[in-house]
Amino acid sequence: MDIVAPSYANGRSPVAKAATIRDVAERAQVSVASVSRVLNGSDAITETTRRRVLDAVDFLHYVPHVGARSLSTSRTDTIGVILPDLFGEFFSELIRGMDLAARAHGKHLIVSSSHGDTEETLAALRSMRGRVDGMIVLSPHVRAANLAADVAGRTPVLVMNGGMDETGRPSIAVDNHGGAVTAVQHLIATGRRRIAHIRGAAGNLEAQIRAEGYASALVDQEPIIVEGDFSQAAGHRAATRLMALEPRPDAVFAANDMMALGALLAFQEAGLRCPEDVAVVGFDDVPLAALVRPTLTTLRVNIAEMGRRGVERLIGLVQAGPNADADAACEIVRPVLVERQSTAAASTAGSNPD
Amino acid sequence: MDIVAPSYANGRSPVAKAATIRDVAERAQVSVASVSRVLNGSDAITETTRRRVLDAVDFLHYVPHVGARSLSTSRTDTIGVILPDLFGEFFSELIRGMDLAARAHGKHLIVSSSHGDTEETLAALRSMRGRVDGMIVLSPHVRAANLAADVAGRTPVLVMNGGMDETGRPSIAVDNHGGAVTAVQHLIATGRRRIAHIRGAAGNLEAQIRAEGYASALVDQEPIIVEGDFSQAAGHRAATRLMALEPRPDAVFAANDMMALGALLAFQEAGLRCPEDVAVVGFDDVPLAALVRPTLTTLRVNIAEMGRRGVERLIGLVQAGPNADADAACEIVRPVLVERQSTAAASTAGSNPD
DNA sequence: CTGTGTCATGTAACCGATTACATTAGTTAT
DNA sequence: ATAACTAATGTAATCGGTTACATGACACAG
Repeated sequence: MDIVAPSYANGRSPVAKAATIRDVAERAQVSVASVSRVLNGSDAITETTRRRVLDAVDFLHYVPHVGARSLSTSRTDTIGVILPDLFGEFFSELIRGMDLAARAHGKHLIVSSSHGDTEETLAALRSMRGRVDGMIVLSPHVRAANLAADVAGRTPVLVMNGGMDETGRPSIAVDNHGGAVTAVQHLIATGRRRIAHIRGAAGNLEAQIRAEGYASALVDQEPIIVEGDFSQAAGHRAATRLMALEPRPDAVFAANDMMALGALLAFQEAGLRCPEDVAVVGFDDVPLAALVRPTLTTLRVNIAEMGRRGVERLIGLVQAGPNADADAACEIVRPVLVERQSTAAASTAGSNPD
Repeated sequence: MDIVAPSYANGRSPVAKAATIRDVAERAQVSVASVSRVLNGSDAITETTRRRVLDAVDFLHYVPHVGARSLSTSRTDTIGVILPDLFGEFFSELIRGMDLAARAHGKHLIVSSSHGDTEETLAALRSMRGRVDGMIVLSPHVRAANLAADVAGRTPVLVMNGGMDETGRPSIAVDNHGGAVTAVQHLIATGRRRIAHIRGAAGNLEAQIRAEGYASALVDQEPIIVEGDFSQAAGHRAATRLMALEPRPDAVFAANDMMALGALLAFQEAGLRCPEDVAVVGFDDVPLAALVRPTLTTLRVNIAEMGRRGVERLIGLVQAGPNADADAACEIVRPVLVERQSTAAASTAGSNPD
C-alpha cells in the first residue's frame, strides 16, 4: 500500500512556508533572475514575462525576504532614530516629519526612545548597529552625541539637537543662542527693563546655550537667572521666586513653553496681570502656546521640517558612502519669533527712567 | 619585480569591509559554530573559548549581520507599528510604552505614521510585510483595521483602538462606550440636567461610540449633539452654537480634551463661568488638562501602559505561531474618571425641578 | 550563408549567519 | 585495556535573495 502525501487544491500544505523567489520562478515558468529583475524594475524585461511573474507573485502572496535581500545587497533600507526621553508634542512632530521623508525615499524608520542617560543611549545604539543603514541621534548631551558617532563605527550618524557642533560631524542644530537673543531683544523693544530668565535642566546643553544667549543680549542690567528643568511645575516655582524679588522683574524669558506656562499661571494666581505687569516669552511654540490666555509669545521651530531635513541628509550620507567627507557641516535652524498677547507692549513702559 | 598588496598595522585595508563571523573565528582560532554559540549564549562553551571569541569580537568590532541571521532563523526581532495621523501627546505616550516593552524583550520597533486614508495605511502595511515578525495596527476605522489583518497574510496582527472588535481578531480597545457613560453619569450626579455632547470626527469609530454612550446614559432629556472633529477650534465653534440654544445646556461632554478646551475658552470669552454656569468634561487626559484653569475633568486612559500591553500581546502571538488561536480575544481598557475643577458640583443644582 | 551585435533570459556563485550532524577528547565503568 | 558515554568543538548544508557571466534567439549587413 502506497502512502502518499495528502494533496490540496491550492497545491500547498496547510502549514505552508512562505513562498520564495524560486517558487515564483517555477510557477511563472521563468528563471529566478527574471523574477528578481521584474521586482526590482531593472533591466529589460518582456511585457509577457513581467505579466507572468506578477501573476505568480500575486497568486502565491509572495513577499521577498528582507533578510536575504539585505544579505546580498548589504543594505537594509532602514534608518534608526535614537531619542532622548520624550517630550510630548516635540517628539511626534519630529517623527512625523522623519517618517514622511523616509517613506518618500522608500526607507523605514526604527525608533528607540526614552533614554535617560548616556549609557542607555549607547546601548540602544549598539543594539541598532548592523540593523540600519544610518542613524539619527538626538541628544541634548554633546558627550553622548559624540560618543554615539564613535560607537557607530562605519554606520553614518547624523547628530541632531546637540547644539552647535564644532567637531565637524554632520549635524543639525537649533540656533538656541540666536533664539534667546531674539527673545530678549523683543522684550527690550517692547519696553521691559528688568528681564529674568528661567533656565532649562542643568546639564542640558540647549538650556546652557539659551541661558548664555539671554545673558549676552541684556543691556543696562545684570542677569537674573533661576533654575528650572523644563517642566511646568518648575516654571511655577521659579515664577514664585521671581515675584519675591525687589524690585520685581517686568519680564520673563523661560527656556521652554511649558515653564513659561507654569510661570504664567503662577503670576495669575498671585494677581499679577500679563502682559501689563509682567511679560512672558517661551521657546518651542507647542500647540498649547496659542491656546492659553493670554496667548504665549514664543520662538517657533518647525520641528517636522527639521525631522524631514534630518532624514534627507542622512540618506545623502548613506549614499555617499565612507569616502565622502563632503557633508560634514552643521546645519543651523533659526527659530522665529511668534508675537502673541503675553508680550504686548506695556502701556506703562518708559515711565521708569531707570 | 613583485607587486604586493600594501600591508597595514592592523591587518586590514583602509576601506575594509565589516568583519564576518568567519573573521572572528579565524582570529579566535575556533570554528564559526563556537563563535555563534558564544554570541547566542547557547550550549556548553569552555570559559577559554568564550574569552577568546569575545576578545576577537572586540578587536574586530564585529557586529553580526542582521540580514544573514534573519535568513537562517527566519525571525527579524522587529515589530511594526502602523499609526493613523498623529495626535500629539497620545502618540508619544503610546510609542514610549511600546518601546519600553519592546526593548525589554530585545525587539525593535519600526514605525510608520501619518496615514490619512485606508489605502495609505494598507500601503504602509504591505511595505512592512516580511520586515517584521508582527504588527500593531492602530486605526480608528474598523474597515481599515480588518483589511490590514487580511493583507498581512501570515504575519500576526494586533489591532488597537479600532473599537470593540467582534470579528475575533486579537485586539485591544478602549471602552469608549463605558467612558462616555461614566462622564454623563458624573455630570448627572453633580446636578446637571441639560447635558450636551460635542462629537468627534465623522467617520471615526471612536467618535461614534462615544456619542452612542452619551445618548444611552441620558435620563429625562433628549440628546443635544453638535458636530466636531477633535480639534480645539471645533470645540470652540461647537460651544458657540451651544450657547445660542434656549434653554442653554448646563454641561458639555466633549469627545476629547482638545475640544473640551476649545469649549472652555469659548465659554470664558462669552462671560460664562465654569463650572458654575456650565460644566465641561473631556476625554483622554492629555497633560494639558491639568494645566488649564479651571482644570479639566476628563477620562483617563493610561496610554503608555496600553502600548506596553500591546507589544507584549503581539510578542505572545508571534511566539505562539500560526497554530494557536488561543489569544484571539479583545482586551478592553477602561478609562477612569479624573475629577477636576471643571465639573465641581454646581451649588445651584437642584433648584431647577425639571 | 555567415558573422556580428543586441536583447532577453538562464545558471550558479555569492552574501553571512545558524545548526544538524560528525568528530574528537576526556571520563568512568567493566 | 576497552567499551560506553558525555562534553566541547568542528564541518558543511541551508536559508532566499542578487547579479556577473553565459547562453540563446533573432535581426541585419555583407
